[in-house]
Formats: sequence, structure tokens, C-alpha cells
Amino acid sequence: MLDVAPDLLGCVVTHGETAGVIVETEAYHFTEAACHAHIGITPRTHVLHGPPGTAYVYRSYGIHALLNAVCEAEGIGAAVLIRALEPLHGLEEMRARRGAGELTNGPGKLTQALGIELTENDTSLVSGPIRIHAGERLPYVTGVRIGITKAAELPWRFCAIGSRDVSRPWPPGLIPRAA
DNA sequence: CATGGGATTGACT
DNA sequence: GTCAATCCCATGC
Repeated sequence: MLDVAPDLLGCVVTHGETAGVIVETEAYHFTEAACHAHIGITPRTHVLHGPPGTAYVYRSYGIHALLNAVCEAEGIGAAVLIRALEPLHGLEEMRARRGAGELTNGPGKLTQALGIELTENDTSLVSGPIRIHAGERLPYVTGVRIGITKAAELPWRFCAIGSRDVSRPWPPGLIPRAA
């Protein structure tokens, strides 16, 4: 899963008419407390323990939907959180959903921009409504995971070097390209 | 059945 | 910088 997280950078996520290139991910594993799978198998977490290549979508703070890609073999309980995209297709649709402001530089923002909803939890990322296909591999820097209260010290955040669509705060070494 | 927390965002001091 | 919004679900009585 620590291999999958950086591999996903540069891959393309599509949903309906919208699509974006992944530029930021975070890894989660059942062996550390920040991962929902840490507590074991419950109705909420059974998806995380299921087969890889599945979408795990859940509501955070009652407001935002967050998109994860389940990885590792069935029974392992690990996933990669998609934290930011570079908008690729359907920019008008994204703006219509998001209004003013950035479109996809945050985990809650990108699901809103692409129109991803909780009903798409436990769907295939290969044959379901949300799809991820391989793209060009991107150079990246690692950093500490953002916005969590448990196991916050693990350097399991992966950001594509040079992308201005990475969520704030930017890690050292990102070297944003000129706007 | 009641309660509390959370991998966030945006608005406000 | 601080703070509230808001809902699913895990946990405990």
C-alpha cells in the first residue's frame, strides 16, 4: 500500500463527464490508529478489508464525502485516500458544482467537483461509476499526513512535485510551478 | 436507544 | 488564527 499510494500519482480518475489527474494521496493501514480499518470489521469498514480496486467513500464531519481506493489483498484492511486532483475534463461541470474557488485541491472538494456520493461506496474502480486508470508516473515528495488526530507523525502523504493543485499546507520540496 | 467523534471546509475575528 | 456546520456510525447503557 505504501507502493500503491505514490503509484496512484499521475493516474486519472473519471466520474461521469468529469476527470482529473491524481496529484496527492495518503496511505492508511489497519495497523495504525488513524485508519478506519484499525477497529476491525464493522458494517462501515468491511469495504476496507475487502478486495482491492474498490472505492471506499465515507462522510466526514457530516458534510464531505472522501474517496479512497482499497488496496492490499482481501482481509488486510488498507486504503489510499485521494486528496487532490488536477482538473482534466468537465471543468464547467465542476465549477457548476463547486461555485467560486478552487475545484479539486482537497479531499472534500474533489468529490464535490466530480459529483461522487456515498452511494458509490463499495463500487468497483475498474468497472463501476468511478474509474481509475493508469497514467504517467510522477515524481513526488513525501510528508506528514494532514488533518488527523491519531498516528499523525507517519510520513505517508505523497504529493506530485510542482503541482499547484496539491492541498495546503504544501510540504517542503513541492516547488510549485508558476501559475 | 442516546451520545460523541471525525482522513474538512469556509467564513469570520 | 479560531470556530461552527452536520451526519453516519461505533459504542455504551
